[in-house]
Amino acid sequence: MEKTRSDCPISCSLDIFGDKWSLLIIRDVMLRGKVSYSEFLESEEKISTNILANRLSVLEAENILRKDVSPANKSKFIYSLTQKGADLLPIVIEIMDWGAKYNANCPRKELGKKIKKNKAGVIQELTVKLKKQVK
Amino acid sequence: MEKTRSDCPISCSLDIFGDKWSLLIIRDVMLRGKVSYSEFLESEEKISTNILANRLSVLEAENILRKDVSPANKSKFIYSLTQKGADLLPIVIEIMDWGAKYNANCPRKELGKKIKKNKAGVIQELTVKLKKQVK
DNA sequence: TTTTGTTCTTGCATTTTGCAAGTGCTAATA
DNA sequence: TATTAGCACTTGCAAAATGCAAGAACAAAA
Repeated sequence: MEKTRSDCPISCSLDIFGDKWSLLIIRDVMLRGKVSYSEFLESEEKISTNILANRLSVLEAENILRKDVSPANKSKFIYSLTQKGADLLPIVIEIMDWGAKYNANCPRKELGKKIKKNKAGVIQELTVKLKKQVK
Repeated sequence: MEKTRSDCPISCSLDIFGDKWSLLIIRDVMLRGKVSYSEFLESEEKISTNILANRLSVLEAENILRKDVSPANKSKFIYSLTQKGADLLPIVIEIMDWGAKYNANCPRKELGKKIKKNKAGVIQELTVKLKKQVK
């Protein structure tokens, strides 16, 4: 049984992904097409192996990520977003937009510029794309 | 000098508020009209005093919150949102909406229902309201 | 002068994180 | 078949962050 701090939806959400790593894993799946443990490890922020294993298990337990054996390679696992995970998209986009707006050292790249121009359009587009991937 | 993990805007944002408490303080200022240390302490999640003091100093240092002496009581401080802090509104609203959608034990109250009906309208409305409070 | 209110600070135990090394399993290679 | 490589972790330990209780510093009120 997990303990929530309160019944506030913000607090409950932060109980799940309120840390420095969970949303980076979600970002990797959602925006960078990463699907496996070893791919997550390669990201520039350099998450350590034990934290990654722990976060993946939490996200899976929370039904945000889904874990399947790779059809191509039986010793490999493939992580994908559930609908609940895909619904984190607006949060991720808003955080990206805020971060790019207020950090001089976070240059907007393609997606960042697109968000600045037409945030709602980007969210709409990616929502459709992610929906197709949800199993 | 603070160290960022990467130049990804999501990562940079999480370096600042990626924890279980910072956004709850922002919520209290943004949506509940709380302005002082003692008011933040009263919230149902029961933040401890040292963590609260630490987070307030970080949020102030990051220019998300502003700290002023209360005009009414010189021994009291008043925290308020800067424009940078007010711009966290969409993130807070999206987190609230996701949390309410996926947690049976997080009943939508007035604001939650309003968000479900017309999220963009709520954000627009509150943006205007917060802008008036920003100093 | 004493009490109350407000905002912290300090000390200490517990928990979480970060780092390096090692383990177990599968698949590919010699 | 034996060996090597890839993948997904687990373990151990030091360091950092958190949680809890107590106390301190200052202003205002009684």
